[in-house]
Amino acid sequence: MLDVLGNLERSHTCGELRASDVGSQVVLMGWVAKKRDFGVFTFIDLRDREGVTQVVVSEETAAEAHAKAKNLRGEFVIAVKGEVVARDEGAKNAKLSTGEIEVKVGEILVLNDAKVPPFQLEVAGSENLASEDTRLKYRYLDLRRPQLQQNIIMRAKAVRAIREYFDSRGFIEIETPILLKSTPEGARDFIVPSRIHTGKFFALPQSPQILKQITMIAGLDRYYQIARCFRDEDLRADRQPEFTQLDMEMSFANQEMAYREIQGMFNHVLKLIDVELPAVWPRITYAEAMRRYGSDKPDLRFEMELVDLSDDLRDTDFAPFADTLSNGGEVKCIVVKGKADYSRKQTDELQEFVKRYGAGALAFIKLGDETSSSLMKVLGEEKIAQLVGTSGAEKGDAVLIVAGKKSVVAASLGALRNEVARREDLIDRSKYACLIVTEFPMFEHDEATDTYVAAHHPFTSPMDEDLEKFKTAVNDPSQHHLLGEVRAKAYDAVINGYECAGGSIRIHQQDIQALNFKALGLSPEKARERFGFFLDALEFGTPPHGGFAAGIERTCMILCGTENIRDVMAFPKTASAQDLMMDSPGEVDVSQLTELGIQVCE
RNA sequence: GGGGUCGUAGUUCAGUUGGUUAGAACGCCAGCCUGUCACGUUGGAGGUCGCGGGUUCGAGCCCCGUCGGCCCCGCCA
Repeated sequence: MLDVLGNLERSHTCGELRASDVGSQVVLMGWVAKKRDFGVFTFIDLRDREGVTQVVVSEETAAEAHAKAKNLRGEFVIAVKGEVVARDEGAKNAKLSTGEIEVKVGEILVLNDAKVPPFQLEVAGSENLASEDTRLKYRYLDLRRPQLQQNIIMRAKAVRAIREYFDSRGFIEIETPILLKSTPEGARDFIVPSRIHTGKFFALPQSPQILKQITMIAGLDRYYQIARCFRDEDLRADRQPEFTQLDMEMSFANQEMAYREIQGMFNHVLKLIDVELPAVWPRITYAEAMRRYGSDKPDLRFEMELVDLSDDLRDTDFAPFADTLSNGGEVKCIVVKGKADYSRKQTDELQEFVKRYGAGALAFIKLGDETSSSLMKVLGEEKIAQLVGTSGAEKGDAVLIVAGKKSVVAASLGALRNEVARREDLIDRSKYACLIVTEFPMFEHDEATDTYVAAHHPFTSPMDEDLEKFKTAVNDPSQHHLLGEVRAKAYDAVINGYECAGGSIRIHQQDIQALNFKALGLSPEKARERFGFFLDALEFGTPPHGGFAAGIERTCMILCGTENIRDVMAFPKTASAQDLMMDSPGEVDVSQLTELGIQVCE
């Protein structure tokens, strides 16, 4: 039999009461987290968003409430009226913020009962949680876990801090439409059929890129938005089909101004976890990042830089190295401190790891009591010693070597660097290493089609220094390959190896925009068809402008110290892009499809 | 699209070389207990070994297929 709430209001939350409240009459409401029954009295851990308070019900002083307490089960919703009493010295619980006190209950109202949860919210050992699919199906129960609640609260604080920052800097929050027009470049669009215009479709924004640029053309000067974005691509531990980004754009901007806002925003947000980032972040060019770390988003919480061994190996006739070097490839290594004792099994595992990135093999040199190497037979002791010297490795270290195309060496050793750091626990979790990566390439070469595609997006401005090269490459077909050397006014912000933000200074001149479309192999007709409205807008006095977008989830992952994006979203989807709680996506009525003029074929 | 890994009680897991009645912990149910907070204690219930097929005298275990979770590569202007 349930009780009614009536006019009763709670006086405190379950995380609020302290020793100073002893003697007060209070009303608490929450969920039964735990019950410990001692016959003549019963302890209940009462939980709400703010914490847990122990309440005690005694048969002697509150017979009716005690009888009710007998029938309480986990996750029942109750209200208790009672007095705050101090706990005896030995009975205090240092693990609870409310552990100095307990509430001596006079009356209990059972506001609702609950089925036995399909999994335990709190498990001893805490990492023995139920499997993720079970928890996702019952997301509302999983969200009752204090850890997840803290993450969701932290996310709200982060978004508030972002708004504080941009409001204080004269930016205007502007909402852009969710129903847009599909542009076939880039990620796959989520498509929304139009009933009124049968056979036509909206697309959900992958980002509000063009619209925010148009707010600059409109003279709004400084824009920001907490923007939901949608990309119909496969998921990852840090990627969901819908996600949120802080999107910002400003007029009359150069790179320095953009860096200032990136730094200012993140520095303000990281204060939420008492982390002080430098006022001016370290900077590195894309080329240098790739050379030293094999990644455009290096984790700088640890060293282990890549070392180039190519020059030492130009005189070798060992085919895997000789062929690689004569074909423009390279041989590089990382040095793992103190890991000369890597076993065959471990180096095999690491070799399997780098093969995923296209590496043919992983060679090693182990500087144990004796030097051993997978290359000893083919290169000889002298050459091995030379490589060790170049690598900077010392006795006790392991040298891990990959040869191949530059892109493969970077990808595999860059990933291996992270993997080894993770395995060997080289990462100081209390550190926050931030970085701005500059001078991204303007284009990426697509080997399959021998074409160049925009590395960032087609409105990114080339660097002034590379403008002549850009013009030459576009206008002289024989110089087309120079496109690969053109750098863009594009930049990323990286914290702890996560790409947290990315942006660029945009093209505001029509002639350069036209050149860029030509470089991308987009005819004027095609460009007009896809971006006509935007090209029109560019002709009406576009100010120089630029900006960036920051991933809210990735930022929150750093704030919350988690490596899983689902930990910072209230209602995430699985790796196969389904929502297990509502079982979406789902089928729709035939009548709905008919109305839209849509037929599903096999 | 490809690869790896996992799937056994409500949950987390163990399960030997293919061999009797598939186990443990937590949770759940019933009782006892005056200070617990991972309460203790006594007893109890609870299984389509993801699903389908095959091999075998016999399959949780071997083989094939399939579904699902997680991770990775491709993909993500």
